[in-house]
Amino acid sequence: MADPFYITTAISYPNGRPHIGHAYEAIAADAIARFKRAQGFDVRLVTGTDEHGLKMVQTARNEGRATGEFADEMASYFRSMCDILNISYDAFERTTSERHKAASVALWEAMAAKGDLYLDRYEGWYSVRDEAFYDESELVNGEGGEKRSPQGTPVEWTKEETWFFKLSKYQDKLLALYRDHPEFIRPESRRNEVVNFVEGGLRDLSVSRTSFDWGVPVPGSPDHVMYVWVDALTTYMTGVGFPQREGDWARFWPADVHLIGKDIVRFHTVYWPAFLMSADLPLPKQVFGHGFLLARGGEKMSKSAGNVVDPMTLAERFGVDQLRYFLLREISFGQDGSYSEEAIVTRCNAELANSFGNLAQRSLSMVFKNLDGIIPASGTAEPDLALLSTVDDACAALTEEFDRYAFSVGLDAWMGAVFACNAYVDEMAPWALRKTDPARMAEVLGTLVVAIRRLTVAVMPVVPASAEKLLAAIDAGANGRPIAPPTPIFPRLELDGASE
RNA sequence: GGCGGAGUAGCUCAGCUGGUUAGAGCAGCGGAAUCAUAAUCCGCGUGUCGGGGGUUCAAGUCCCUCCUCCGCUACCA
Repeated sequence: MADPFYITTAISYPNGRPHIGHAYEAIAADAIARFKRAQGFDVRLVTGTDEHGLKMVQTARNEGRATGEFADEMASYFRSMCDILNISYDAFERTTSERHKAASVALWEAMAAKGDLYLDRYEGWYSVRDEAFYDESELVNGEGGEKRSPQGTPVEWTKEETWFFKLSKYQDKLLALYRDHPEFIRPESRRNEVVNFVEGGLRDLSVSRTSFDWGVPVPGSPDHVMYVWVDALTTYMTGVGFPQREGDWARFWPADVHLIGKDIVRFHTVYWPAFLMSADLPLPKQVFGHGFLLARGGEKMSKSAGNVVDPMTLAERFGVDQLRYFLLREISFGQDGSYSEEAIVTRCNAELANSFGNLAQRSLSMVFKNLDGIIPASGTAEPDLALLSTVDDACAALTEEFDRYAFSVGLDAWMGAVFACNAYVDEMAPWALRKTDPARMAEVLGTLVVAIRRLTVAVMPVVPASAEKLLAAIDAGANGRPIAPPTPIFPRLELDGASE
């Protein structure tokens, strides 16, 4: 039986429609999932929406909607985004589902059984307007010298009954985890931040709320709902069947990697492992915090700046595979990256259309026109073997780099082989051989088709639909059957000047 | 303030544990070819490797210091 591989995206908070960052993460996770499947792993990819918490209540209220109805609609956009982007998820979990609530309760009860939950009062500066507590250090002085929240709203010293989790108890165990499993947090720079944070001392965590009821009810405390992160993180287990301990959960848990944005690293590398330690459950093997996508010029994308990009629009305009390729190729995974329409057009035209797509097109066209569409055997001359060797090396490099999630580096190696193929075509000049040495021409074309096929298989995780189409076109020529007239696989993109 | 990143060709960036004349892609210039999506191939870069100092036979690559930008420094998610 194949080895299991379990990967998750972060569970998106759907108080707005999905933005390019959500798309980026889903695409990266999907590329990993497809890559691992190609390697023979039995893969589970889980994504979903984290629909509880105050923000959802507030946002729905602002729109005059019932929270549940609003959540249903927003969640549907996220699922639809995954479908459009060709994300091969095995489960789309919503935290509002009944079975997820059961999973959250099971985790809670396990932590309670361990004696790690206790009822106390949370005291702090509370802003009614913001419905949030603030730390003393965050407060600013108002005009009359009175204390105000960072947003300038009034605050008052408030006490709320809340359940606490004994996070402080796990400080040493967490530090031991980071020390003994340095690969638990990636990239390395994130790890340093977390270690630094934990070494600074951990306070117990307030894990229930009584100020609203949109959440998973705390067992035995009907006035309390769980702090959203408790139930949000639980989704990773719900996605493989928890609280059922047999079947998928036994097979796939612990997760091999949680792919998340760098902004929520702490929740995944401090709270989450602590919860699991408390519940005596296995810890995920790795948390990878990727970077953010910035607008051109390195600015953050935000609604107020008016530079928010709708991933659906991009996919529609440039193509799903083009968007996927651009994001994985252009950005060094783990670091922040910038996006612009010029960049996607330039990158996709240069590499997908001109270099790779055109390579396939020119090669298959010659097969179709000069050999009645019959794909010949590849050559065994020195340059032929050298080319295939270059291709194999590049594919091996891609595999190695993808294994460490260095997509841009892997694709760079892959492009190197594409360049080599085009150089080979020009050097061999099969169009000249057609007249002087048709047998040699056939060898050259046969070699090219083999090379192209291998390159296509290698990029499949990144551009699945296009690669599959190209592969089908080539494999139609199996068993001596003729291939159909080839059609360009990656059309050239136009930059629509009017819309910029 | 503390901790951690980053500052390399016009642009985007590679350069791992120090070692031949500092690299790639894009853009630009010149040439070749014409099978192909006017796509391809070949050739062309005297870059203060942020500034300064130091260690070393040898530093973009280690140490010190300074400058600039960024992230983290707990309970909105």
